[in-house]
Amino acid sequence: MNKNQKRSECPLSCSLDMWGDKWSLLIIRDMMFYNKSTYGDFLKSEEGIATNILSARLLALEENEIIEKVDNPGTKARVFYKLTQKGIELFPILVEIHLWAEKYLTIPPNIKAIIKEAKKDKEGFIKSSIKELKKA
Amino acid sequence: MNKNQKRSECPLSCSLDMWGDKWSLLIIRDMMFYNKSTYGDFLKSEEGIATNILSARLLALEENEIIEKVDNPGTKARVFYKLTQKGIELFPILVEIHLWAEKYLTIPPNIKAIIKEAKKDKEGFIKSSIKELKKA
DNA sequence: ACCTTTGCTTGCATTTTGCAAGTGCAAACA
DNA sequence: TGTTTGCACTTGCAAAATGCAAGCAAAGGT
Repeated sequence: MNKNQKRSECPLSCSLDMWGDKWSLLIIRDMMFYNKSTYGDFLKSEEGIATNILSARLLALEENEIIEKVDNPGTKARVFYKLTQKGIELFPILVEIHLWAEKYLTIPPNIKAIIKEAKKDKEGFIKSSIKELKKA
Repeated sequence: MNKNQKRSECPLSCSLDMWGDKWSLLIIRDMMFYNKSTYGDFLKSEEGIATNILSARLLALEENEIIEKVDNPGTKARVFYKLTQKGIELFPILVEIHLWAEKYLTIPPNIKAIIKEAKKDKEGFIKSSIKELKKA
């Protein structure tokens, strides 16, 4: 993504300029649904992001204040990435994408279960999930 | 986008494989919000998509059954693109992106008005908008 | 002190995007 | 009935982003 050039004033276009590439939302997914927080965690995801792309995306997301980098010396993994409020509030978008996917794609059973839960009480599910994300 | 290789079974990842690039959602936006339907219409959008990219995206979206191509001989613009049901149902995702953007980006006044309307009664707004899209 | 893990960077090949120009065909015009 | 115009693309080439393999420094563990 081009860091500092937006294509137009359109909110959709600007949003895509920030996180509308092949990888950013997968990193955010990993943080939201799988509690991942380190460089190594993200690398392990089954899609297989390249190391240079990962570091470029983390930097861009940080610059756009969607995630923040937390230095944590004294721990094994000494760098943590966490979602900001701005990042956390992307959650409803990810939920809608999953709901769309559930209609038109074949979904692995474990994920299907979560989507079903989200469908039962969408607003409630989003609210409680966001609350959890804020705590962490 | 790579036409026929998905990176994983994850519904989010598969969705992004279909329409998660810099341009596809803008084309879909043009169809949903601005009633655009021809190659020339899409070209005129302020983001300035290149002709080869546009035709590649239209083809990919068609192959993924998000839009369909309608030949309309006898009219000046003889090729029309229209959203399928699958495409129309991306609408809630675009709405959520706009709601997120409204919180964190500066939005042009005309678009802000629409977002405000969507916020007042989200479910109702989505339902009636989808109904309209199906008619056309 | 040495080895391992973590979080990167670098170099280079491949793929995708961007831009300018050109093509083919149908409709509109003279 | 030419001819011109507009629309929907294609093509060629440059630039940027992505992908892959290797390397590397700093901290932690043993």
